[in-house]
Amino acid sequence: MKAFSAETVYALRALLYLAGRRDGESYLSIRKISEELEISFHFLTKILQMLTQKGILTSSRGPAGGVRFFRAPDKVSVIEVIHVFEGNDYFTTCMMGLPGCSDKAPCPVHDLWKEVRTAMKSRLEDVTLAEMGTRTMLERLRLSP
Amino acid sequence: MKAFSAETVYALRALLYLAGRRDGESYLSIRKISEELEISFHFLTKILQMLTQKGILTSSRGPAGGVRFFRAPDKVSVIEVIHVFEGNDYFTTCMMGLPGCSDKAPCPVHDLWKEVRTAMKSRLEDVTLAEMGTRTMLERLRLSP
DNA sequence: TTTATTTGAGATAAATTACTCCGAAATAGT
DNA sequence: ACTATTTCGGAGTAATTTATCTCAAATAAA
Repeated sequence: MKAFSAETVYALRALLYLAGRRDGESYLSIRKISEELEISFHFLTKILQMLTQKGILTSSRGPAGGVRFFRAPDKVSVIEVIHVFEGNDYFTTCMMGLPGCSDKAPCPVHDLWKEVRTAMKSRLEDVTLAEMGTRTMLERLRLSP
Repeated sequence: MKAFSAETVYALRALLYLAGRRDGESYLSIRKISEELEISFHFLTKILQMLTQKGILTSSRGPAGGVRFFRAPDKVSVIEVIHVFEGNDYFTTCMMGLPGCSDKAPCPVHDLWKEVRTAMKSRLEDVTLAEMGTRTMLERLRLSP
């Protein structure tokens, strides 16, 4: 079950890593994050650039530069990150890809699929990066292979 | 939310179309199915060949040939079709793609994700192609754009 | 002011997925 | 036997996703 693209997954891993740090004020270099999480530096750079453009991170160039949260991580839900890379209609699309599939003109799995994605969305939309980040740190949950 | 590959989706649509027919005994040509569902003929051919190899369909060449169910459609669950094209570990893989992610060495979304995919699996494993096919026919649910 | 370091941005390449094409093999009907 | 039709099987192409490379722009520190 590959529900998310590599971009989304790498973004979440990087953000949870950032959110789990003690010092949230200072910039952390993308190089460092990429090494820590074993993600391609250049690819991760593109992804974090996107998060900067979307107002989730802010960045600084030059020595001692890097990225940090723009908004506090307790103001960013996991859902928001998903929407950045998967699009805003992620939790409303038809499983069969039929255009115009809706309650009025449903496909055979419409109701079932609606339940599944609604449950998933409601589970993801209240949990913030801060909550998940601190839990990740405290329980030493895995972020890399 | 693109949970399944094009192959899986096309397979399901074709199977539900077959399962919704009155006459389940006769062969139906792939050409006919592809036109009815507006799916590429050659691509659908490959997909239905796979279902034939996996013992879900059986086929006949030549004039009046085509495909039909090998096992009765009330003996085939939707889950089985998904496993053919997505692999058998579809409902057990880590959302973050971390190798070895498990209850013992969990990633940050392990528990949440486990719930989601387990709920999804249990919803899909009892529903058969027959049930869904007849419902599709009776309620005139959509199978094509 | 120079240098080393770091993100920004866009081109390019590799890998995967989606789709197409072609000829061979089978088979029903004439 | 011949012909038209249909699946089979494999190779080839296109599109998308994932990853890499290069250089410019910014900036902190010497």
